[in-house]
Amino acid sequence: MTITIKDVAKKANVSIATVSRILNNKPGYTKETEEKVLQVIQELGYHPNGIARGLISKRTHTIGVLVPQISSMLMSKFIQGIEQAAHEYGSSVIVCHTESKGEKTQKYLQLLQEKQVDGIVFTSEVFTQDHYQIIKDTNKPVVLLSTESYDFPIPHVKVNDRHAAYSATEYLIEKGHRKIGMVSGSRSDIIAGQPRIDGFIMAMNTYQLPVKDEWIVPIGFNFEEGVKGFSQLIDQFPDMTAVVAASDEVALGVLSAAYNRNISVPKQLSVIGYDNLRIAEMSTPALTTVSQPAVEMGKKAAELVFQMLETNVPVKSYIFPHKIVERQSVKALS
Amino acid sequence: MTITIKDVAKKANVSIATVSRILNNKPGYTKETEEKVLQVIQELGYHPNGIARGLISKRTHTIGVLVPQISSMLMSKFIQGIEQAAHEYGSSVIVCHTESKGEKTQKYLQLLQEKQVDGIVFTSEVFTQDHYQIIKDTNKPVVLLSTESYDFPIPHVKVNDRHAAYSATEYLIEKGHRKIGMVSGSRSDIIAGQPRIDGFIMAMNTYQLPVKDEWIVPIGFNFEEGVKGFSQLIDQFPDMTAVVAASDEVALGVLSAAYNRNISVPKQLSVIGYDNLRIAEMSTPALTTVSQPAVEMGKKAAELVFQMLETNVPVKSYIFPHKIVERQSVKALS
DNA sequence: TTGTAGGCGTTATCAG
DNA sequence: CTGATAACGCCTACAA
Repeated sequence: MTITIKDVAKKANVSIATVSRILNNKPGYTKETEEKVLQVIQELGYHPNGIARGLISKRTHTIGVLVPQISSMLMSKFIQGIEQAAHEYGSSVIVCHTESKGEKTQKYLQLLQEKQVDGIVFTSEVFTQDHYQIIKDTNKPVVLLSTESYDFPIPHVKVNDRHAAYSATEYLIEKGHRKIGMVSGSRSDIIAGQPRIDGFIMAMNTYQLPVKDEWIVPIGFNFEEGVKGFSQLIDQFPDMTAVVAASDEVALGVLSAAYNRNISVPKQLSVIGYDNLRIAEMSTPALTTVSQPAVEMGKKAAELVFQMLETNVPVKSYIFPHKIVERQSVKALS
Repeated sequence: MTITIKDVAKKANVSIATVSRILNNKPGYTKETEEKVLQVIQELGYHPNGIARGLISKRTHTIGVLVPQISSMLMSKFIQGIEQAAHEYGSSVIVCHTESKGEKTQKYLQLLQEKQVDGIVFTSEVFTQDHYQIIKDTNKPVVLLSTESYDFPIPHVKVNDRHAAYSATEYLIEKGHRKIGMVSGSRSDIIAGQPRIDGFIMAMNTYQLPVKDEWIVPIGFNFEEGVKGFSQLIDQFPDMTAVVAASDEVALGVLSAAYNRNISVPKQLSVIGYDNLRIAEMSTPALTTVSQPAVEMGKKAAELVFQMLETNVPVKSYIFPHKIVERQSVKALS
């Protein structure tokens, strides 16, 4: 029922080879035949079949993206950047929701192979031996986004988490804060958990400020964990004047918990977030935070995939700069 | 270089037909040969080529989703639901960011056809004649999500916007409010703009409450527009005690603008949102809002696509119920 | 139970 | 400039 290149050829009284040439404007036909064929294509409403093309060209013009959490605002930004780059390179993106389940991730990597995607962007999770096993023999480019691998030679794009957390803490210190707590990701999270804690501690040490274990609550990255984490933190550290949150969501949780305890931000407590998501500008008070250029990062990651695809040589990893975005949730201490 | 069914066949000393049968467990082989083949598949690390399969089966196990705004939190929820359903049906989803550009939308519809997707979910934009033109001769299922078409026979899934806005307004009225304003989407937005305004007015009329044109500011759905809209509204309607916002983002804009004018919510002003996004629970004060079950809606939309695919008969549209979620941004008036 | 051969819609390589 | 024809990797009658 679908109309193919053959139908066009027949109706135009030419061979399918000629039609194909015209479609891909390879040299070898008269202006005259071209017009005839083009017209027939119009009349018939013919459209080339990408699948058939892919079978030969071995290019599907499709890349896959693996994200742990599709509706996280950080992920949406990554995806947006990736989609944008893909579009510029004439490709589409398949999104896969792994839910941080290793098993599901494996299945998806598998699936993407079978779907013959041209490349993969792997986001925000630790890249395991198992994963590597799947992608290594196929020569398709893979790029890590907001994560990195110490074991395998896979390029990544991210910000320097330790450094960024250091900057956030330093900012608070420069504003005159001395008693600073942290609500952070889990210590076992080797990508975004421990490194940010390290950055925090490092800054405190540099400025010869005390840090106690109970002043750091490693609990997670989302709102609810921010609420819970702050409650715990403030009980253990009542005279704290500022807190660095491991993500904007956590920071909002802190804001909310503080509000419910009648602690006024920023008057009595300063809060700094991490990510600079849209919610950071939308909160009251607006959130001071360390900005991670998520859209650009996503874009870059996809661009690296396409570069590897075209040049067929490994590319370098890319570290994006972070910066502090000042809004209203931090107050200078006199 | 890629290893194919042929390689497997050769190494296992069977024909490719047999390998194929085993791969698709069609009847017709011994336990014995099966084991042999399976083992060779293991050894060789063979994986079937989905593209080649698709060429024959005419099924790509891929659906396309068109969204106007990839990083909108509402869209992420839609996408999440769609991805979930797709996964359950053994399919993947390609996301296309149309930016509300008709032209880009056309190109994407085109592209999805060429990629031979099994179906399409079209989200939150008005579906035009031009769009219909592209998808009509191909028999691929299309479902509209959070939009609908009065001109073409395409199933949709959404909530009843007018009714939902009516409910939101009625809720405020029941809480004792009489002077109610609205920050809404544009009147020319026939899907989510005018209908919600209609619902608002209808509720006011039902309860014989006055409404003036200046008490409705039709401006848009995002945060910035909420900020701007509220400023305009409060100037025109200073003794207003409550506002219904056309979206949660707008509501947050209202909250923020009110905060900056030292208007305390909910003490001096009540605010009700629309959508029940994650930000609604994360704001301070937490937002009372009318809930739209976005994830389920996305899921349903995709399910309809798959149903049409399997049964090959048109399905019915689906209207989801909305409900008021009470939190802290509305106060009862004595 | 198994193998052979034709075809899915294109592109690419030859001759003509 | 143009047209057969062989791939691409797989599935599926039809034979054996």
